[in-house]
Amino acid sequence: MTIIVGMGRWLPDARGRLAVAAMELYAERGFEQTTVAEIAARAGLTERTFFRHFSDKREVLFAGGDLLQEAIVSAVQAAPQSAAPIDAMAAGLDAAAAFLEEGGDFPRKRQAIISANPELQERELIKLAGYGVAIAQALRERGVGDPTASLTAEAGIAVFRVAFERWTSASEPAQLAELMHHSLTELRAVVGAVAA
Amino acid sequence: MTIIVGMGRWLPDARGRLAVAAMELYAERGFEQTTVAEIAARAGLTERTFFRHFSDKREVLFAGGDLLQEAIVSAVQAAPQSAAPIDAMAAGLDAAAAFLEEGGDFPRKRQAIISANPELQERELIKLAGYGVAIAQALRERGVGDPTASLTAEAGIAVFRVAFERWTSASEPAQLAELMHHSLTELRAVVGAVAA
DNA sequence: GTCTATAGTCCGATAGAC
DNA sequence: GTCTATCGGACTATAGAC
Repeated sequence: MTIIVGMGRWLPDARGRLAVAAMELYAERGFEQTTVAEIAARAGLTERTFFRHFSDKREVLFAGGDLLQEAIVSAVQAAPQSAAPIDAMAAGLDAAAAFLEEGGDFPRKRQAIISANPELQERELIKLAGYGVAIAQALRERGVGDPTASLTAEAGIAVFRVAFERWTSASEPAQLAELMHHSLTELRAVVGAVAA
Repeated sequence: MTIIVGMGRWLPDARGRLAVAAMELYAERGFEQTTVAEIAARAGLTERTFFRHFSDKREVLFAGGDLLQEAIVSAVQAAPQSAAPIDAMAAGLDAAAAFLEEGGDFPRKRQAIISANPELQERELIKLAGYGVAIAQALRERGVGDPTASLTAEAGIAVFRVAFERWTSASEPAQLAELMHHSLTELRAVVGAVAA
């Protein structure tokens, strides 16, 4: 579990206990059917404490999401200056794949909960939109102009979405990095890309 | 379109009055700072009636959004069978541009309200994601396989997002259709600008 | 840690239109 | 009588205020 990995895995603090309790309850009975009071009770804490750690009921599932964004943006920034925007973006996608594949079962379990609830999907989408903004900014800092930066970032997010969806819904475990590469290759084919 | 046969007990078009009142109040004082009770009061109705017409406080801004999706999907379906997936998608984008440009000031005013509030942005994003799903389905019905259908749809949405953002934030009125074409051309250049 | 405003749901009542 | 649109009030949970 990503959340626990970031905190040390033997004695979870209040925040970690709340996150674990929430994941369990959301998986057991669904997001809507779980109250904050129940999560707090399972973690041996009060409702008030939950809201001190997480701004709302959904945030507990997304709290570690900044790490993925950081991984992607860092990879984009670290790409050789000679790399074309799409290549820097591809490096970011590789970093995303590596990050998610390190998470074991957690990303898939988390996604199953999110897929089962529209409110959570909304949060997921705005998180991805935020990645797009951050990636576009990183590209601009590399000297890429607009709208190229925005479009590269949006295209990258599209590739990510399609690959990630296939990864989480696959019955047999697939390599996310490979799915990303296939997805990007397929994007080139569909838009009828012309060499610049 | 409601046909009024005679003088009813109530003023006509409760739904329309609620929508107008909501738009005004959201623009005047912001979405968060507006209560459903205030919207209902301005429309001469009660809170309860608001929720009969709109499932939640945000929905009042998005009811009617199905028309845009229909316009896009219809155009994708109507594209000649010989058209490549990306060309069918481009026809859908043209239809979207035509639809939105017919709306006068409304789409821009609506977008200004949405841009000012994260909750509304979430709803906007899930609406766009829904367009993507519907477009991908329309492409599959044309015989396009997966993941090509999904990728074409996602790429189309990316083009739409970038063009629409430029359209709404432009100080001088621009042609949305042109921005869409420019955006798609740019996407081609971006993903093709690499030796694969 | 307590208090409160607001969103959103549920059940029922009521007043017309057909 | 049936259908539809409104209103009334009580209720829960979230989330923020004090």
